[in-house]
Amino acid sequence: MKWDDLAKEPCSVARTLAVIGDRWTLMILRDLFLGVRRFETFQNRLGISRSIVTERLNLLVTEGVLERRSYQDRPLRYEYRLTAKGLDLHPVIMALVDWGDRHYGGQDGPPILRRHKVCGCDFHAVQVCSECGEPVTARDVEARPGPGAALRTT
Amino acid sequence: MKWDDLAKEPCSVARTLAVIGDRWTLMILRDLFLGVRRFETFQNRLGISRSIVTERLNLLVTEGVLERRSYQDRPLRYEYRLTAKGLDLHPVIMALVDWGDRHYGGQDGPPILRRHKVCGCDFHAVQVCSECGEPVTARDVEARPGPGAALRTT
DNA sequence: CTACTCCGTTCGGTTTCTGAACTCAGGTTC
DNA sequence: GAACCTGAGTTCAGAAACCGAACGGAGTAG
Repeated sequence: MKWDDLAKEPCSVARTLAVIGDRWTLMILRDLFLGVRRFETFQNRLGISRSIVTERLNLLVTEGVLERRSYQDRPLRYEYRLTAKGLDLHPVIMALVDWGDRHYGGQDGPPILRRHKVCGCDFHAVQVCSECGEPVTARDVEARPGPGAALRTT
Repeated sequence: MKWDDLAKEPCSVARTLAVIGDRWTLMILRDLFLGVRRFETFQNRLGISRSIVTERLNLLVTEGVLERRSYQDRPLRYEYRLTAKGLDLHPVIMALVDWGDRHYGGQDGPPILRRHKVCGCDFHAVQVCSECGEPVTARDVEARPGPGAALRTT
């Protein structure tokens, strides 16, 4: 399978990864959630090729994850902001953070603390069932083909 | 920045991606959570180069995400199973599923349904605060350097 | 007039990935 | 007992992706 074919797979993981599963795209999203908005800043923070930054940002814009809007004229400059669809990716980033904190945190503790403004506490993300509200672990889940499945149960 | 340098970054997203952030590794993990365990099955389902399957599985084993164990002698054959550390990645996959279901599900609905064995309902994953139990969205979170941070607040 | 900033594009060389064939060890068919 | 199959890889030439570095354009600062 080629990378481009992922989008056509009858699997939500594959379709998601077709958009954000690139090596650097998730790092760009991390920065976006930390408030970074400008081309130059992405490039400096990540230290990757400018052409890659261009390409990734463009893809995210065409997929509707980001919005490119000008923040000044003369000279015309653009910034990249998460759309509502982009903000929906927050749980993905938080899940990555959580695993990193847990397994690669070192003895000093996590490199970044996150405070939940609603309750005011430092927190980590927990995944719960939308129906009963209880925590979900891998063993609690049973998968089966759904209405959008193709013939092959991929 | 090179890909290999990610592991040294004082950022849990970067450290996590250094292990699982590869193009195909997350697809392999998807299959693992669906119960796939054998080399041949990964290769057939993904249709990618066998050398890549080898390389990715080996990395996951050395990182302690997978365990390689023989399931028969004569001829000796191995299977790959998620360790406890690997099972901890479940929220990452579920977060990807959730975004895919929501934004690329099509009109038919999700390609795969997941039932929560604890309550018996079809569900989707919701992220809540570990302290107050309320749902967490991007806007509710305030990040600041933590104890494990280096000087540069990356 | 020169230097600087921001947001890109272009290009040559290097790294990575692909597809297909090959290996190896034992099993099955006839 | 020869021919073929299976599972788990390894090898390698060619294609694709990625990198660093340079360049461009449009304005600003001194």
